[in-house]
Formats: sequence, C-alpha cells, structure tokens
Amino acid sequence: MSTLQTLSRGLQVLEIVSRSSTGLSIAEIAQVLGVHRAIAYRLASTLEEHLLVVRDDEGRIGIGGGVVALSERYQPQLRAAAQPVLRSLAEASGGTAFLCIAQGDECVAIEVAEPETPFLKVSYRVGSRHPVSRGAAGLAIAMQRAPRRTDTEYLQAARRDGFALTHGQLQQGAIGVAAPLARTGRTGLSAEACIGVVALHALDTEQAASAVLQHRDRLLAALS
Amino acid sequence: MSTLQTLSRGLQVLEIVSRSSTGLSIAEIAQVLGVHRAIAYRLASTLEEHLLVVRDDEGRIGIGGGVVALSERYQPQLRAAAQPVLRSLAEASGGTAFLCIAQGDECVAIEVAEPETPFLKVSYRVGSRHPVSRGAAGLAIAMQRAPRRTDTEYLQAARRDGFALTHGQLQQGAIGVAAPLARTGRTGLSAEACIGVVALHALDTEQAASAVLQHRDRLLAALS
DNA sequence: TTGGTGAGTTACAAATATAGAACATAATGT
DNA sequence: ACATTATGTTCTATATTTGTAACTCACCAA
Repeated sequence: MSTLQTLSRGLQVLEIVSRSSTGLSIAEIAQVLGVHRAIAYRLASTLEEHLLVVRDDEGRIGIGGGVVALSERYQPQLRAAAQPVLRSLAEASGGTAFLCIAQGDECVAIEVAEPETPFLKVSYRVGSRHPVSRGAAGLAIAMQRAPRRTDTEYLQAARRDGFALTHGQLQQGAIGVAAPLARTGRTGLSAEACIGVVALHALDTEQAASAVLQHRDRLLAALS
Repeated sequence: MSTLQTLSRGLQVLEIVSRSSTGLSIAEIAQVLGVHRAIAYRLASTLEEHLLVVRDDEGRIGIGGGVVALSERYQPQLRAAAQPVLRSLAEASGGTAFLCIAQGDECVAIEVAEPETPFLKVSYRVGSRHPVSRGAAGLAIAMQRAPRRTDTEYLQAARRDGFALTHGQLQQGAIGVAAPLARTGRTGLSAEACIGVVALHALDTEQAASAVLQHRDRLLAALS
C-alpha cells in the first residue's frame, strides 16, 4: 500500500495549521515538517487554492472555511436528526450527550450536546477519537459486532444489558453510558453508530441508561 | 505561485468523494480525475491514512470522520457563541439565521439555524459560498471595507442603514437581511463576519432588521 | 549609509510520482 | 467450463517534485 509524499505532507500541513489558533508562518510550517521553505510555500499555495487554508495580511496561514463545507457533507441526515435528540438527552441526563460513529477500530464523536447547566465539563468534543475497545461509546459499537473470545467482561455485560456502562476508561472519574444505533432496516445508516452520555461522577446511571435507550429509539424513529 | 499536482489531485479526490453520498470506487475516482487507476489507489490510500476518507467492505471510498475534527477547529469560540444566538434569531424572525465569514472575495456560511416551524425552506446551508458582492451576507461584509467607486447603490444603502437588505440576489424570491460583526476591540474575531436571516417572501423586513441588529449586539456581547 | 534579517521567488541536479502496460486474482455471466 | 469484467499490484520510461543555493525586495537597527 504505497502512499504519496506530497499529498501526505499537504495533509500534515492542514492538520498542523488546524491545531494552531493564531496561524503559522511559512517558516514555522517548514520547520515543523522539516522541509525547505520553498516546499512549504508550494504546499500552502495548493491548500489555499482549495480554500482549506487562508493567509492573513501578515502572511500567517490559518485553517480555511473549506473544511466546514467538507464536514457538512459527512453524514448530514444522521447528524441533523441527532442534534435535537442529543440536546434533549443532555437535559434529561444532566451529562454531555454524544453521537459516535465507528471508523474501523476507532470511534469518532461527530455530534455533542452539553446540558444547559453544565456541572463539571467532561472533555468530550466533536472529533474526539478513541479505540472501540475503550469507553462506553466504543463498547456500544463493539457490542454490535460478532462476539470474540477476547471480549472483556464489560463488553459481555453490555451485550446482556443492551447498553454499555463504563467508569473512567477514557478520563479519570468519568462515567459513560451508551447504546448502539442498530443498522437494521432502512435507517440510512451506512456505518455503525451509537449515542450516549458522559459525566463526571454525578450521574444516576440507572436513570441515564433509561434516558439513553429512550433517546436512541427516538433517534431511530426520526431516521426511518 | 506554483502549486503541486499531487496535493491538488488528492484534495480534488476529497472534494469529489465528499459530494457523493454512496461513495466512489477507485475506478470511478480515476475516471473523474482522468488519471490511471494506480494513481487513484495511491491518492486514496494516502487520504485514508489521514482518516479523511474511509473504504467500506465493498471497497468504495467515502468521506471520513477526520473532516469533522478539522472543521471543529475552525473558529470554535465564535461558532459556539453564535449557535444559541442564531437559534433565537431564527425564532424571532421566522427565517433561516446564519453566521458568515469572509474569505477573500467570498463569503462562507459557517453556522445556520432554521426556525422550529419552517415555512418554505431556503437552501442556505453551512458551507454555502458566494461572492461578497452579492447577497445580504456579502453586502454586510463588503460594507465593512473601504468604500470604492464601483460600489453599488445597495452597498451604499447598507452603509447608511447599518445593515444590508437584498431581494433575490442569491435565490429567486429570497429576501435577506444581514449586519456586520465589527471587529473592534478584543472580540477575538480574526476575520470579517456577519450574521443575518434569509426567508422566502414572507419576511417583515423592518422587524427582521431590528431582530438582526439586536442579535448581532447580543453575539458581540457574548464574545467580549 | 551600511549591514542584517526575513519573506518571497527562481534555477537546477537529484529524488519522487506518473502514465501506461503487463500481470494475477476474484467475481460475474453464459 | 469459459469468456468477461473489475480489482489490486508490479514494472518501466517520462514528468513532477524536492532540496539546495542564489537572488530580489522590504524592513529595521546601528
């Protein structure tokens, strides 16, 4: 599986630039990549042409509006349907509600809703990524897959209960509850997904679990 | 200003793939780009490595979760602050509320809110892009810039009134009202931006204008 | 003025990438 | 079974791209 140096570097630039809030100069980009300035110019110009980065008046490179257009095309129906459901779930449970999608062996948060009265903020944001083997969201994805001998007892418990419950697997003191969005029928789900909530300590797990399941069903209904 | 073929093609693949809801095969990508299959493989592999595309079990290439993470890093504070304001503006005016950012001579919608009871849906979505010379959002951006001799009477009217009002410049029968988010002081605004509403016909322009201005001030207050 | 620094561009040998073909392997249809 | 088609990989010449150095231009300080 061969890959392309030029493209890979360009995407690296995009990644680096996106992580900087103030923007980077060409010289800084060149340094981070370990390439000559002339190359950084060509990379940046090409990205700019595609509207993925912008140069400000001082010449600093920042992330561009093009990325918003791209991301809007990622699972738009699912995300639109999920947004109100997640808001309601966040209110009902008092935790941070999320929608996750599996991506091979990783799990990505693609929509998040905070409750109106945030307690202690959990750092679970859109774009967060973790292995399917960890965290409530990961388990909720894994439980939809064929059982294996290597399955943990957490995972077996999730299959039995119909939802995943974890403590502190992704963040110290965080409690997570998640339920899979089964892709049966014509829900238009092209990938494995789940919804759930996370909170720091103060979460009534029983109530949260029932809220998650109820909102999961509401979301599935909205998609059918 | 030289650009790189490999990177440009890779970004083109990303664009093409993102526009397809079902995903594309390698052969299709190769055909659209007019390149050999072997090249499409390397492009797709590289994009996949960076999580920007995914291959499903049938080998079709779809847009990946990585784009969500990228876009989340685009103006996060501004967008977070704007979201509730836009929802409120949509309700108050009955139209589709938006937040736009200037990108050179173009204007990109980066956050949109529909009213709860959508009338006739205006096709103004996140990622929509149009020249600053057209549409209410464009005028609201342009009115912040230095006056020129080529300015239209619409633009001069906008400067006089403090907000932009247009009829059918972007879509047949659409009415738009927008006001600039001045970047004075420490609002953290790194770019020219504006907020506003669009609707099809049924918009009380006077009431909409006052709602837009009021919500603009609310957003500026939230940012300071 | 002079000298220094950084940004942006250009020129060219050396390292990558491309286009095209060739080849194997599945999957599909007859 | 056989041909047909699509996928994935490998192999070469050409064509891009890279790394390097050199050059211009603007800006700042001595």
